[in-house]
Amino acid sequence: MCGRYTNTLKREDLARIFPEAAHLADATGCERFNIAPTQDVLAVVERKGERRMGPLRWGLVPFWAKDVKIGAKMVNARAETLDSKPAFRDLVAQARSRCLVVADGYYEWLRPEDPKAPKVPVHMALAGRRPFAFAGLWTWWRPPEGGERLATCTIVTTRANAEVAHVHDRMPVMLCDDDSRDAWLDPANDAAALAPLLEPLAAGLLTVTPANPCVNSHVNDGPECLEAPDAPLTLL
DNA sequence: CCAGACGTTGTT
DNA sequence: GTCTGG
DNA sequence: CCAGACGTTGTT
DNA sequence: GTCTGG
Repeated sequence: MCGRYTNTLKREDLARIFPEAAHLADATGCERFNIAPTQDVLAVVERKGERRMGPLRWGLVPFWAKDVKIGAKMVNARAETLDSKPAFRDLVAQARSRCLVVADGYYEWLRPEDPKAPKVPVHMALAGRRPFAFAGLWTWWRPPEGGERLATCTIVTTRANAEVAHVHDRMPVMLCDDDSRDAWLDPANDAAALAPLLEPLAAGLLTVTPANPCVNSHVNDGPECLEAPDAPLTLL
């Protein structure tokens, strides 16, 4: 699954892979080492054929929701059931509700055999920690009591590939090249055309490395999150 | 008909 | 809003 | 995902 | 144990 992730590059470095980053109003969502649900994340959406990069709140709040709290449960959306779930079905069908959630890695927590021992965080990334995108869905929500409308998003998950199956049986849908990212946002693509994008990443691309236990707490959001502790990691 | 859910993961 | 369950 | 809270009344 | 908050 995907409940915590990284987007560590500065705006200008990120722009080498995502040109839209060069036009960001501010650096919100960049240089992040511990991105957690309900926070603003950096995403790319397309409207009227033009791509915009900006912040979305992680945890999808459907437009019909009476309470913003539902968003905390809508952090992920299973690819296998996307077309049938009331909260997501209408979104995946419309290109304007699909988005790219910009990232350069994500965390999982390994459970030791001894259930009383602490879980061990690990970080998954491409070679050179190259940035990529999670397949995402987003929508607007207007609080019933009035006030500012809120743009929220969720990250699509799928089966784990062979490489990370020993870590967890699910993984986020990763769009690692321009073609797949273009296809996810393309209004011409229907559910059948999108299906091949929602498969696990090909093996051989992701590296699993130990992360620092300080990542457990979302208040820690610096480079130290990716610095492995000295103790040998027996679970990898 | 109305009421209530609408989500995923991990663990037992 | 829309579907499921009763 | 993990961390942290989890409650009400009455009084200052 | 379970929910909320980040």
